[in-house]
Amino acid sequence: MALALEAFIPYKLNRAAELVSRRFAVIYKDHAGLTRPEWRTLATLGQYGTMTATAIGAHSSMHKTKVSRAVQSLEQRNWLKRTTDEKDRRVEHLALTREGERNYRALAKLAHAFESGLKDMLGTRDFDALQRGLASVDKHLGTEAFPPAN
Amino acid sequence: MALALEAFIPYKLNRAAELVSRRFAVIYKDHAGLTRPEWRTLATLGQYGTMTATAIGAHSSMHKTKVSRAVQSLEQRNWLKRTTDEKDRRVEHLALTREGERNYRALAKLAHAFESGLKDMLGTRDFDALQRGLASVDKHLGTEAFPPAN
DNA sequence: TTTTATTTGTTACAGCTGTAACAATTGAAT
DNA sequence: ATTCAATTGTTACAGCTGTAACAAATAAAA
Repeated sequence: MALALEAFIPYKLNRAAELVSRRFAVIYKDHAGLTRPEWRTLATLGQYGTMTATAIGAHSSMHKTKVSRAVQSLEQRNWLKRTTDEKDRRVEHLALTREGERNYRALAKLAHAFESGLKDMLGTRDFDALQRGLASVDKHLGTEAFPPAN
Repeated sequence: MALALEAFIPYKLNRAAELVSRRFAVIYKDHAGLTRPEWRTLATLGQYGTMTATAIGAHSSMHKTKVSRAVQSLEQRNWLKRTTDEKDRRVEHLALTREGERNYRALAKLAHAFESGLKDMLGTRDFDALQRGLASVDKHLGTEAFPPAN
């Protein structure tokens, strides 16, 4: 029994994700010179304020080495500053600088515009269907740790 | 205005794709020792019979270097054989060997089982919603060449 | 015919990624 | 108190990826 790759869910899901990512990457990559891990780190800190690297990884579904490298890069841009915890000196508290926050707000605005444009393209019905489907995948497959336990 | 990353479509789409891919990768990676490009190449040839490398890339949304390397690897396993076209000697016709076909059928069966299991997990309504949403993304964003023109 | 452009596929190179090992620190166990 | 385990974050290494340059063949243009 043959398999139709173009109708196979893992393939379609990856393709859709790549199509959307490629469009959105124009905003943070071409426009602001960020990688995807850097963008996610910026977005997480912009949303939550001060956090640790481990917490960023947990919230943004990124491997700790990705977070580590993204933090380094954002620090060099002076978009982020580290503060070692007084009581537990393994921990570093990370927060955006004023410049980091300014850039975050600009990118967040573009992100909202992007999502709004996507919703217009797909139409409300299809967009809602997509939301529902993705939420279901996350609910049923996303319970364990992400990324897979070390 | 803050942005909720965990509610942002490009993020959710990528996360869902990774969750599903990671599960399915167990089948072709851990079970058969294939990379994703190799699996896609095998699946495309299994579905269509003889094809050229360019056609495989177009149908499976893969960059030509990925296809080139996957073909090399499958050839070394003796899962695939090349035949240079007589009339246009730039072109190579690729086809699975008997061993390649045997492995394709085994993996296609597991793939069907995987999709069926996924449908059971999500439930028909959510599964259909996902299908609808993904089809819409492909319809509205997937018209241009993939990957982006050389 | 000769020159130029296009197509098909491969490869060198540089960049990104996760695994595994690691240093440093803290917590638990004995 | 000492030993062992767990946590936090970094880094060396090997593998995968796309870009760009390339060789070979064919098609188009002159």
